[in-house]
Amino acid sequence: MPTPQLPDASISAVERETGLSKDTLRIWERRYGFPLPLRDAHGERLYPQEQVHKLRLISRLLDRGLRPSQLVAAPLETLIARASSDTGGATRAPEDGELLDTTLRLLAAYDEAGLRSHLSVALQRLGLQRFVIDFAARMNMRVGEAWSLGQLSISQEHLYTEQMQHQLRQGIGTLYPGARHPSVMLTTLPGEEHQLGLLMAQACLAVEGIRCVSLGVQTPAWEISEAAQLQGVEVVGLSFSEALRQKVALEMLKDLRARLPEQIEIWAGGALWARLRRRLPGVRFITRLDQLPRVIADYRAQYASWGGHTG
Amino acid sequence: MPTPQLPDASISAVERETGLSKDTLRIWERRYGFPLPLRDAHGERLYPQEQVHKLRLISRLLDRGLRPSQLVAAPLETLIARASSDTGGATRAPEDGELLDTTLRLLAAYDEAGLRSHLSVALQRLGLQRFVIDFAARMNMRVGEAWSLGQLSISQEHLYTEQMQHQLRQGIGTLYPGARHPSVMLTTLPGEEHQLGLLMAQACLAVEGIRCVSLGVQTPAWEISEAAQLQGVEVVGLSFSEALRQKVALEMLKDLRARLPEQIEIWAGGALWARLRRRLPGVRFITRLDQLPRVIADYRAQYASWGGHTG
DNA sequence: AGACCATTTTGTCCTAGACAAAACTCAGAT
DNA sequence: ATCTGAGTTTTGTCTAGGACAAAATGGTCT
Repeated sequence: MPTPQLPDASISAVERETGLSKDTLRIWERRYGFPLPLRDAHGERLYPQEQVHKLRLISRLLDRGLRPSQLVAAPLETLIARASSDTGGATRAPEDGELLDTTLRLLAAYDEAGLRSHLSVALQRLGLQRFVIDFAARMNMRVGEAWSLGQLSISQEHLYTEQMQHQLRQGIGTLYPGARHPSVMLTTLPGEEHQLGLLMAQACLAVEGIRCVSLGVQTPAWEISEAAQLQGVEVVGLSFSEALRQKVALEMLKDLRARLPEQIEIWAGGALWARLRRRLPGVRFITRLDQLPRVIADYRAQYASWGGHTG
Repeated sequence: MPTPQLPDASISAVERETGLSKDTLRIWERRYGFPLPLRDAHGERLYPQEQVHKLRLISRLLDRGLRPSQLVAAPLETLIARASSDTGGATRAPEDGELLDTTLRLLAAYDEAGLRSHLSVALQRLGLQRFVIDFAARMNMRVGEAWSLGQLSISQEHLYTEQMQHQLRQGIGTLYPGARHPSVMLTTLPGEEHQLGLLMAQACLAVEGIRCVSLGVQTPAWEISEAAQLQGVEVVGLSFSEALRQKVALEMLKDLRARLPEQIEIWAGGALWARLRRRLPGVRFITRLDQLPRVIADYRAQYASWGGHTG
């Protein structure tokens, strides 16, 4: 792929793209000698794309639990080796690899029409629930991986997101709206831009007969709290991709927990929680979507045993 | 509202809640003497909720165009006065249909089910084109206005966006995909997060028999250029809300124009261009969606020799 | 194994100075 | 009367290195 001349990035641009704070970027430079950005006429840092790319890779590996001292100073090849070795072991599921591979191939070819038809067929064949849990969830990981390894461009990832979003909304929209318990308000916290996780959750809830109030992405904690209480929902559902730092996310969750009355549950979903160490009291963590039916069943059982409203 | 006793907030918590950067918070303290947080045992800032609240108010007023020097040092009462006094200014003419008012009322009541059904009925009654041009476009303005006047909360605005997005995607999805000229790639530039404008444009193109490749929001210029050329599209369509500064937007457009081959047209749409001074050569500005059919007709007339259809 | 303490590691916070981009002001020109 | 451009103020972000607490690791002793 002929990458054109990309402009060097400012420190805030790098912060945005990698999720590493300015402070962190500066102190890595001081401590490990990487990244070592150029400087503009006024002494401000300018990061070449090459360094940004490596930082992105490091950031991803950090989320898997590796430590900076072993990553930041390491040469690029080592990182790539680590990245692919780690993923290769975990996600080997050859049986339905064909759907995934085809999608990736269409994406690589920018075949928008083919992609749309392919996804639509997959949705019809699998049904909404399996489409989300068996297909979309894995596909997201594949696409994210391919992107971080430079095999897919940003625009191709966008194309995928857009098409998948379309399919999911179609799927959700054609269901007759249910009204079963619990009533759920769905959104993401500030800094979490990914809509796809949200829509996938919404779909899983919909097939359980739950019609949830979705606020889209990036709703501040105090707004969530206020809206949830005004609406009188029973559960606040939040989606987290791996874009957010776990620590930051936990802090925001703690804050939200403090603002919400106890009887409103918080369900925190997303791949971010896969390697969670200490759970947070009063928050239910859902690392994979296929756990959702169980969580719902639990809630209903609890609700039924009370024989009334839990307030 | 019974806000429980929230602990004093750290500087990063305040950054999250108000959207004001740590640097900004510190320099306001230095320059204006507000906020003046407490300090913990180790000298780190601790902001009482009262100050956080005032900062939130200031942040809101800033978005309306007021300047920090007149806000940050001012006492709370002045701010509240300003916040409410500004609201009286722009009242709506009553000719704006009943549809708009009903929507706003449902939104204010957080009536998600009612809203969904209301929008769905409106879509069926008006048809996709009129739904977009006559209804959605005005509704967006009304909602934006109501929000900036403090009549709607962020979460209510999110609810609106989410529902409208759903309806638009439903509308687009049920159309049989056309393949008429020109072929269009649709996206927004970095910093422009609003999907709604994009979807409205997509809908308008769809009813003209154009199936466009949408990349969603925030695609960098170099990526747009690369993707457009690989795809071989004839037009790149970009949507701009008023969230972006016109100057920044123009710069990015100029950059994109330089990267794209001449024969690929750029159509720049959105309310941002209503007050445009100097147009940019090689870029077509579309201030309102109802101009789109005309622009398409022009394009087709110009390239009539190619015939109306492909495939 | 499990519990405890010491030692790295690591990110965030601190102060304070500098400067460019944006916003505003006002005189002069069309 | 409205636009234009130059000067001034305002404003946010960047810079630097120092400091420290929370987290992770390693080692020792039950």
